[in-house]
Amino acid sequence: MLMQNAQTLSANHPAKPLDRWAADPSGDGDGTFDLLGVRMGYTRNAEIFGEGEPTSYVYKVVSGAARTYKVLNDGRRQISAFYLPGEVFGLEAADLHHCSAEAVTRSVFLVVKRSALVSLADADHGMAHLLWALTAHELQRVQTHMLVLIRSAQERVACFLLEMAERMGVVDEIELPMSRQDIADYLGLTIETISRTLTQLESTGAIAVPTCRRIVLRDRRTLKRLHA
Amino acid sequence: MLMQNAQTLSANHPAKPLDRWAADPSGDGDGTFDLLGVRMGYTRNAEIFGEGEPTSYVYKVVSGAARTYKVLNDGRRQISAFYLPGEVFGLEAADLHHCSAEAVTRSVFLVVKRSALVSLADADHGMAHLLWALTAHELQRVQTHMLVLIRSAQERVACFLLEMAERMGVVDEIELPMSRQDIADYLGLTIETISRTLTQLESTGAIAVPTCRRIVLRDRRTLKRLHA
DNA sequence: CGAGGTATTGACGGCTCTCAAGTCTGGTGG
DNA sequence: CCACCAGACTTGAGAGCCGTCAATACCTCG
Repeated sequence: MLMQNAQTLSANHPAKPLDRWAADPSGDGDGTFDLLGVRMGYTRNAEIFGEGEPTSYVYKVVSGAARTYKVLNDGRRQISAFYLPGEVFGLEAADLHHCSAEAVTRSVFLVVKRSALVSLADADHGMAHLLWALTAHELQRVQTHMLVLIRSAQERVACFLLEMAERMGVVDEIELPMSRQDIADYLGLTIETISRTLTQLESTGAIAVPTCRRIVLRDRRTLKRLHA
Repeated sequence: MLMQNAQTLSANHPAKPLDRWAADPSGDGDGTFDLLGVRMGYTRNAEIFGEGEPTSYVYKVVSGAARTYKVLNDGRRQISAFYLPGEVFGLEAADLHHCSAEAVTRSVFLVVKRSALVSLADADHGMAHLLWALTAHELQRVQTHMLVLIRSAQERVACFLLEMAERMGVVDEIELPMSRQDIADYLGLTIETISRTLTQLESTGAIAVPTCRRIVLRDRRTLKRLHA
């Protein structure tokens, strides 16, 4: 199941960029998972796991980015979260995933067997608490995101840009890994509204958009005023 | 801190209804917490805990209902969740609450010391897994709720009614413990839109509204068609 | 019976979606 | 090196849904 969607690094990329990616430290806060898993490469938009599939693996972003999402019966997609280098996703207490996950761009993830973590947790309070804390942190993030979804388009986009800048650890210029459609599905808006809002923020001098994936935060004060 | 907002049952209610409430089995699925805590009564809109306060206690609804919420800087309130009899809230892995909680109506909650649960978890894998599972379940609920927030007003209200009916374990008639303002803040709408949408659903025969807190689900098929 | 909070209803405006056309960009092949 | 193409992004016009403001009705409690 996993192997259908993922390709090994060697099959996917020439050796040179692979080594560079694998060596990427990528903000490893807690290295708890690092010795337990293997690195795997994914192409853009590759499925990582699907809703309803067994929660056999836990993932940590080495490079690139991932998105988890749910789809409504009418086809609309709500992206629950983006995951950037160093962040963990796919961890659930239940046996089945209740979200789907895909690679946003060509990415490398550290893949860890969930059963290994659960076994460790039975012997080690620290690991048990870590699993709980990771899920709790996820809950907190989603609850904060709910607050964003009830606001105006301008506020949602401003919140998104500030969130990305903070999580990517940069001061004023961000390189977005995701498309306008991804942003729209994350913020509960349409791509047209995303585009128009970015143009609007640019015309007021709050940001600059040198290329469509590259955004400069010019006036953080204005953006923060739109933030919670 | 806790005692400021909560009143003991005897101080709050005459003895007769108190005893009845305390004896209420209230759909106790897992009675794990029941022997560890004490019952406490809360008046309508009483604060249970505030954002940023220590997570000293975990709560289980015996009767009544609770809401957890966050407030934006502009004063808007987003209700994260409602908790009905038998459900647990206030459990966090972190040391501080990141939500506030209030009693929706006059309620009785079972109050358990969080430290007792955490201590138990250190010795008992089952308890550790229960705490994790409760938080994971909460996460799942919030993620599902996010899907609701991106839909039309009619769909949001239909989802809300079906959710309440299911959780209250009733077939076709629900007694809402919360006001229109609560529903609005839960669904990201205004009270006027809630009111209009209910009227609209009533005029199409999907529901009936004998009193403003009492709603009869007449045509579940129509409501389900609006559901995810 | 009166009062205050809660809920409903109406009119209007604005924000965002929809549909459609146009523009840019990155990759491919001549 | 340039032309071309497909996909992504931007921009515009119009419509619809929901929020805002305001007035009215209802309901509970004193």
